[in-house]
Amino acid sequence: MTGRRRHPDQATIHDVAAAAGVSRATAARALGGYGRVSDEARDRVTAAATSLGYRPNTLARSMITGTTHTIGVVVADIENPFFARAVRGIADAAHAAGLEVILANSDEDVAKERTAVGVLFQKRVDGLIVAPASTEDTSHLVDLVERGLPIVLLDRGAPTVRADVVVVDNQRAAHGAISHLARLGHRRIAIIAEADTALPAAELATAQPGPADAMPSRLRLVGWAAGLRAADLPVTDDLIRRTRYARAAAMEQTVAALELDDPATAIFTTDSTMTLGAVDGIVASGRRMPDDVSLVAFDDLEWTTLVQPPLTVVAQPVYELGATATRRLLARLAGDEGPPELIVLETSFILRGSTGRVPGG
Amino acid sequence: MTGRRRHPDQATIHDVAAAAGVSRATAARALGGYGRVSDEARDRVTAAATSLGYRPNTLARSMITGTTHTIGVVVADIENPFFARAVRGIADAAHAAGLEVILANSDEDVAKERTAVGVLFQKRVDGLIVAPASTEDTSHLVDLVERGLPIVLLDRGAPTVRADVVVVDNQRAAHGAISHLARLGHRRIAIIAEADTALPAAELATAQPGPADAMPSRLRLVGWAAGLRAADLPVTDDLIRRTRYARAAAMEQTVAALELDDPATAIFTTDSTMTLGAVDGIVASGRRMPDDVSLVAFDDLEWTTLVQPPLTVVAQPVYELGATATRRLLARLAGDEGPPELIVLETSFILRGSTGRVPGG
DNA sequence: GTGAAAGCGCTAACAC
DNA sequence: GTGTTAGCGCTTTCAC
Repeated sequence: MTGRRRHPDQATIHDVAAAAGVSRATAARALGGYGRVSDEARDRVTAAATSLGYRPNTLARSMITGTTHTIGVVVADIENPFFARAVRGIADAAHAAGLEVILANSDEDVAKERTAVGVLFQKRVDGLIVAPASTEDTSHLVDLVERGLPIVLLDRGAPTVRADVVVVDNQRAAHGAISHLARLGHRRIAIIAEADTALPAAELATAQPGPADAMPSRLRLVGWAAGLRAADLPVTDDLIRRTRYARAAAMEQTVAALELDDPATAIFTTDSTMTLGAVDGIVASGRRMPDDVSLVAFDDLEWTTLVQPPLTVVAQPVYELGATATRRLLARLAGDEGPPELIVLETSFILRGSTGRVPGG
Repeated sequence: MTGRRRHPDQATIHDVAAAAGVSRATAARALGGYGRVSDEARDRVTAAATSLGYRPNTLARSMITGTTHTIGVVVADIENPFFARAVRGIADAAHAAGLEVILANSDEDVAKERTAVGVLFQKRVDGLIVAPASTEDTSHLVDLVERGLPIVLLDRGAPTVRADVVVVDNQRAAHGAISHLARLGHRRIAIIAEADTALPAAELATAQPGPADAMPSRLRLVGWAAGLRAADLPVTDDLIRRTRYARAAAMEQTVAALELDDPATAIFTTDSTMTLGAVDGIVASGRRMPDDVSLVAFDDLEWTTLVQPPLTVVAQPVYELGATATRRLLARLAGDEGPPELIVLETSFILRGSTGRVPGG
């Protein structure tokens, strides 16, 4: 009586072996497809397994082989369309390789992330894909890497962690978007940016982070500033509209940008939640795109072509981000011992109806 | 030399016990917080565990306790906002109870679902939450239930499976939406419905499935027909616009509905992908909401308030659907042996700008 | 080709 | 209180 087992009366390899009249070792060999087994024994074993409804206990197998065929995935929020799609990319690539995916949300909270990766490690996952909540507070990740657990960082890098990183070049993508607006004659281009990662204009003048050195929202802000500078436009604090990570707050900041003494004629958003608020703000202010104000949005979600006019966007290869991270992890699991790789996927600029020449330009 | 272990040199409870100068049992007791251990021994053990960076191997623990503190979740597609939010509800409720979540996508394909639940079972998950791809082809689920694995069905029922079910009353919700349109004077209300689950008008006359007897899209179609009948409006095949599950196809069918000899004056969509296509179709046909055509959409996503006018919708408590399913599963894990429960959560009808009186009415 | 035996890391009786 | 012992279900030498 071993107590309350979850799976009672479950046939084990012992039962199969007995039914087939062979030893456990032979049964295991036949079922596992390794070693040498006579055809006759194999047939008897498989027949017995089928009739008993035998399902191997992968826990026991993992205890011995040391591999669970399971990876842990820690993202900020699976409800965020970006992460939902990235996770789909991860899951597809993982399943194709026979791996399962354990999912955890961090809500961009390092403490939650720390707990999650700890639990995942104790479950002996083969590897981890993490969108780190912080690029600096990463001791828990460093610890696991030192323990030999393969980790791939997704969407953001963390210079202190010796791990592969799969990102896009957020800075360059933002720069490109701003250049486009500048070419259309815009001189007052506001950015709707998360307060958490936003830097004041003065500090943006010199910042030159690499694509894996900071959070995406910050890199987009840096790229925005670089784009303005490249067009000889002033980078001023009144154009940096800091907001909570919330649609309503983004709307307020958009309205504020449009009502400056020297109003913004174009808006750049750093993510889809900000975009929702920006469109709200443009509508609320009675302005029309692209005649009164231009908008370039980061991330190409389905609804960006639903609003009128459809939105000009910076699109990321989100699914590929997840799939690529998984393939990198698979390579590590297969024994790749090379130095950490930084993989930067290409974004694309999709010109649609929300951008036009500066009013009166 | 046990071969290529994934977690080499990992301290075990044996190492901790040795370092603390106690037996493995005492170390386990101290660390596991069960049984009786002297304060002094406990201190020595915890100190040793910390200095060795000991992390229990939950695989080994699970082998004995028979519980993995892990649940499997099988949904159609994590990228679908509905499932993304439901999974967030599941994950939150699960983590709060100390359970991890293994995620799998079925793409509404029974074969994939069968494989997924099989793997999950072999991983010895404590329970399963499944949005079944079919309400009838469920032998793999029945098999697992008979093996004693607790399963909760999400979003759709399956009469053949003795499992708890958590759904909304899709039929009633659709009926209510149609009644609203009928009260506004609409007599020609088309439905944009997935071909897979759509029934011809003749069969809809008598269908009376319960809320867990069919797929949501079918139940919404049945509700649409019931709503028409209740308003003494004819249920005709030309109003049932069958489409692939794709935005572009939904757009075509919407345009077709608006260009009938006796055109539809109102459109009802059965899900957010259909809604995207319907709005596309309305825009493409040059009609305006609500003056030329009314639209009621199923599912309240963020962007439904972004389009102009904002959309009148049937909203489901998606997060709660997931959280409730998880709580039901937790109850089963805690020993609840009661008969299967059918839990029906309330939808809400949110009146916004896309619905108005019938043109010329 | 097959069986016996050892053991993965842990918990759970059972003695003492 | 603590240690000893016996496994959980499986894979893997090592003989034969």
